[in-house]
Order: sequence, then structure tokens, then C-alpha cells
Amino acid sequence: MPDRDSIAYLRRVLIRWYRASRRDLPWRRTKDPYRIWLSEIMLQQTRVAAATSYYRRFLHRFPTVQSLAAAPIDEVLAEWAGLGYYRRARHLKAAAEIVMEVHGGRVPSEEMQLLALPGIGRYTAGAIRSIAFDLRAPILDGNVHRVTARFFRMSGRWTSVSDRKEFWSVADALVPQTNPGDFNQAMMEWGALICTPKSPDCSHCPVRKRCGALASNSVDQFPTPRPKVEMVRVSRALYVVSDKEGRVLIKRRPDSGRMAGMWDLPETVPSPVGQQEPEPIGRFGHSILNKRYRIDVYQVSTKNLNKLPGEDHEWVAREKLTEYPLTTMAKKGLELADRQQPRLI
DNA sequence: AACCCGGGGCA
DNA sequence: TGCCCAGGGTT
Repeated sequence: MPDRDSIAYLRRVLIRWYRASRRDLPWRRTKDPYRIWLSEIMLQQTRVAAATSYYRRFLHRFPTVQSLAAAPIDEVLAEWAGLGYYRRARHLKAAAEIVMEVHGGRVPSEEMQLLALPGIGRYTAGAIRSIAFDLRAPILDGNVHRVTARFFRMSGRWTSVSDRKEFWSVADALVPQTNPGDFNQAMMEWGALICTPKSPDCSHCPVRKRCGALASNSVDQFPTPRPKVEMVRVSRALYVVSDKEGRVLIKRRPDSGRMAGMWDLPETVPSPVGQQEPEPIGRFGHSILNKRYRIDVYQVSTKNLNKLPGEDHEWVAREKLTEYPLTTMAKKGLELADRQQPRLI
């Protein structure tokens, strides 16, 4: 456990560095608990650069907890489309309804009440409490894990429950009573801008004089690397089916499982009897977690479609597609088809 | 503890 | 191409 001197040093130097060097991000211009909450959900496993534009659009469409709670889930998913981890959007929407019904529309500040909301775990509860409510609550994310591992030479793994507990204890010991939100954000900013996973910028690090890993020339030994996950290669076919009016056939994914409730391009289309498999109009690659997809895109005209689509299919005009929560794979497939000449099968 | 869940940026 | 990112939930 860190000594009092190190704790005081980190607090003093990091807060000062943060106030001078922090990025001007949209969620740093508000204390509105709903906005802080939204930013924290969007930033789960998602970089600042990816989340920023979504954050603005989402708040423009759903400026309050009430507006979010009242919205149809498909509109929420449409705003989230492209950001990934779509369960976050479903949880956020469900939690907004609970906040309306149970908490009178006010985001709670008590830890147990926050943890009871879907999509809010210990990290997010601590972030909301410290940043929006100025409460002394620790956070532990990938940044905090990495910077404390290096600074204090802690060898614990992210994937180990007991190791994680130790990092939570350190995070709790570090966070100060005053300005806990700034301190927590300073830790993350430090990890995002200076103490990065690869080639950290130690020469410009505000706390380099007391970094344990730097002093022992072993920055590359911390944190302990995660076990590797093997990449799986998957082949898939997508069909861009158009009718005479220029509408496109899309298919709603099931309400459970991956990309639940999102709209996709059909993966199979009944081909005319007696004809052989057509040539794809093109291919593209797409990675999801440990899966690397190679997707063949086919273009089909309806006059050769000998069976009506099921109830989970819809014909949609091109201009209306933005109203649907499309998967990124579907968007890539449609873009590819737009660049090709229509080819009948 | 292991697994599932998106997508993008970068070395 | 592989790795990581302001994690949470389920099994």
C-alpha cells in the first residue's frame, strides 16, 4: 500500500498538471449528473475521440433523463448505431426509466442506488459520484490500473479478482476528500496522454521523479499483460436486395444476443431455382472483438426473389435508412453496393 | 473465473 | 495484424 508521502505527492502534482493540461471535452463543461452519466457509459471501452460526436448528437436528441425515458428504444439505438456495445444503450434507456419512476427524475448520488441501475458498475458509480457530486469515491479503469501498476510497481493482473481488489484499495487510498472528481480525471488523463499502454512519454511525465517503474528502468514490465485471446476468422455473406423503387431490404436482429434489435442486411436470400451461386460484387473486412470477418457482398434484384421476406424484414427507402439502427457491417455493405453497378442474378 | 459484447485507431 | 480503449453483466 502506498505511503502517505507518495499519496500526497501524487495528489498535489497530478491535480496541478491536470488543471494546466486537461483536454477541453464536452462533458467537462457540465456538472449535470445525467450528462456525466451518459459520458461515462459512452466511454466504457470506447476512446474519447470515438465518443465525442455521439455524445453531442445523443444529448441533442435526448437532452434530459425524461426525454430518454420517454423515447422508443429503436430511436435510442439509432443514435447509438456505430458506437458498439449496444447493450449499453438498452441499459441506459432502462435505467432512465427507473430514475424517472423511482428517483423522481433525479440521478441518485448514493452508491447502492447507482449500482442498482442497469449498466452502472463500480467504476461508473464512482465516476458519477466523484465528478458530478464531488463525493470521495475511487475509480478503477484501464488507465488507473496501468498508471498505478507502473508508479507503484504493482504486478497484479487486470483479470484476477484478488489482484483487482488490491488496485481498488490503492485507488481508494489515493482519491482525496477535496476535488475527488478532478483527481480521478487527472489519473485517467495521465494514462491517456502520458502513461500510455505503448511507448509512454516518460520524459514529459509530471510524476516521473517518483515513478517506481521508471526508476528501475522497467516501465515495459508493467502492467502485467493480459492473457491473449485468439483471433477467429469468419466468412459471411450479405445481400443488398433492391426493388424497382430503390428500396432496400433490411432484417431486424433478435432481441437477445449480439447487436440485439439492430438492423442488418440479410445473410441469405432464396436464389432462383436452377441458377448457380452468383459472384459477389465485392468484399470487405470487419473486426468484432476477437472475430475477424471477411464479408462477401451480393446484389440482388427483386424480380428474381421468389419468396417474400419474413416479418422481421422491411423494405426501406434509402433516405429513411438513417432512422434505423443499422449495424456497421450493414452500412459498409450498403456503401460498397453504392459504389458498384447494379448486377442482377 | 471465464465468457460475451462493437468498433476504431495506431504501432 | 494485433492490441487496447473512462466496463458491465451473465454463466
